Amino acid sequence: MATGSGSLIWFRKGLRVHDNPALEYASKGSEFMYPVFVIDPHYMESDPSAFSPGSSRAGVNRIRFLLESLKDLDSSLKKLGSRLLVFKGEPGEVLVRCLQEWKVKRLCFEYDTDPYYQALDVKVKDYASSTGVEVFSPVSHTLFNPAHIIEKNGGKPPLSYQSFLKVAGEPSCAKSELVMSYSSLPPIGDIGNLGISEVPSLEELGYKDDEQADWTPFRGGESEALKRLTKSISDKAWVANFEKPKGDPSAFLKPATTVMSPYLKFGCLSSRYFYQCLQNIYKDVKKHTSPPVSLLGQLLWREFFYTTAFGTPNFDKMKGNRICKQIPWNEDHAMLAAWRDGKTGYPWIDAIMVQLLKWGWMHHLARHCVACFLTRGDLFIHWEQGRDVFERLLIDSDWAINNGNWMWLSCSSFFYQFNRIYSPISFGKKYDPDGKYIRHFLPVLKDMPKQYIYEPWTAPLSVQTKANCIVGKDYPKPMVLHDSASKECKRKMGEAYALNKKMDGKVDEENLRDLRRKLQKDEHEESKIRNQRPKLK
DNA sequence: CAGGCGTTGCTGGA
DNA sequence: TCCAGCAACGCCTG
Repeated sequence: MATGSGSLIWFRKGLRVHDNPALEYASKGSEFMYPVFVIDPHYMESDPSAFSPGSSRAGVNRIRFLLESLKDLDSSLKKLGSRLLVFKGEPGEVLVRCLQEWKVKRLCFEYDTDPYYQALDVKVKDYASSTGVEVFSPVSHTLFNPAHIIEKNGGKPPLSYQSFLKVAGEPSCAKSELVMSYSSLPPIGDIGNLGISEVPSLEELGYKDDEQADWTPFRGGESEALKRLTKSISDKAWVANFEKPKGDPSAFLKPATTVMSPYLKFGCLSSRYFYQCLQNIYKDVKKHTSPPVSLLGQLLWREFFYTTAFGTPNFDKMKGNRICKQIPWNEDHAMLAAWRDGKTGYPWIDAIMVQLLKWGWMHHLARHCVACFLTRGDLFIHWEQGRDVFERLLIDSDWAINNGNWMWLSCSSFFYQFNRIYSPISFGKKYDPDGKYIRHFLPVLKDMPKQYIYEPWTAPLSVQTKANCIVGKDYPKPMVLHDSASKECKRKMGEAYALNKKMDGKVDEENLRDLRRKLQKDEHEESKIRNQRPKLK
């Protein structure tokens, strides 16, 4: 039986002191408070067999971002008379052991809609309740409770942004006061026989020095988040005029967006506090942009995807996903690897992928370009495989948002105009005609004259020689011809859509296999005709 | 069941 | 910088 007067606050996301209802409840009326973070070795420890430095699940950039966030949280807690207790192990088992060892009356942790936590939390909650421990698990990662919106919408999540806005209305934080700070927190209680540690370093998790050099410029933590937020919104005119689609995806020294996403992902920044800051600015200016394109609109897109993801079984898969078009994507590991490693031969695409590898972040529109290229635009490879690469490498990778956007970009759900394809040549050129972005992330092309920088294979050999970059040797030849590849993709998408329509959403594996066979046959016929053409002429 | 609409396409022209 | 023309999808609303 739980007889103690202590509380356990379990940090997972929500790595912050400000606006943290679980922390607030845990600290209230408790003699002792145990702030716990559990390091899951699968997620955190080095795995040398992975294709990029990192664990088996996450790239080293995100792991470092998380460690920095934990250090910052620990230091904030220490200033308030507490500290972070760090454990290593399977989180569910560790939590049960903590509950057994410490006689706490309350277990507090932020509610999480991700499937991983849904499964984990049930186990921990059940154990706690069965031993008489009060469980407090508030919704504070998002502005809305996704379950409430789904209920209001008749049991299914709204599938368009506009209908989402209508159902959602105003979030409760629009009118409520947030607890932003404390004068002190309860001290930690007796630890008993449990082995705790400080927040580990990357070295302590098995990472070598050479896996850490020249990586992301974004530092983790609540302090960093609040600093960044203050700086981002200090220019009220910039906030008021923010229009997402007009941002420059090639800006990297000073990104065109706020780069608050990794802080929102880990909960270093409260979305509700962000919301209130934006509303205060909108009140002060004469006119401002509106959702979906405004800064507030971006926060609401996050809510939109959290809600659709929570209310859609198998949201992260094509099969068994009610809202996902069934499309006969190709399996091609070599092509996937070339895309992943920034070796497609299209500098704009490759530079974006290198920025992802090095920084773990790139502009939203840059993500669109590479996602479109991999799936419906050029390579016709499954969105789930691109999703996996993003999920590993992005410092802001968020289960609901990442899956939602991959379905969006691959025209599998939410967005269906598959004739609109991003050009891997002209899209970047619009913003960055000199190719500064390409030169920075692909130094091999740094001396290529600007008229060839987006299509280096068109440069005369003398120019390539002078630029110290021979295409086919120093930099790859384009893996596909965009004009014919995109045309082919459009045709396949058209056929796949027709099949989905015909089957009224009940496409099975056999239907897909048949269509795949038909598409391959058509492609074969066409290439035969293409090959004959020179002879005819 | 038709018509309007949808955060972010492309090219080419003014 | 903005527009037409291109080709043309499904979802939502009335």
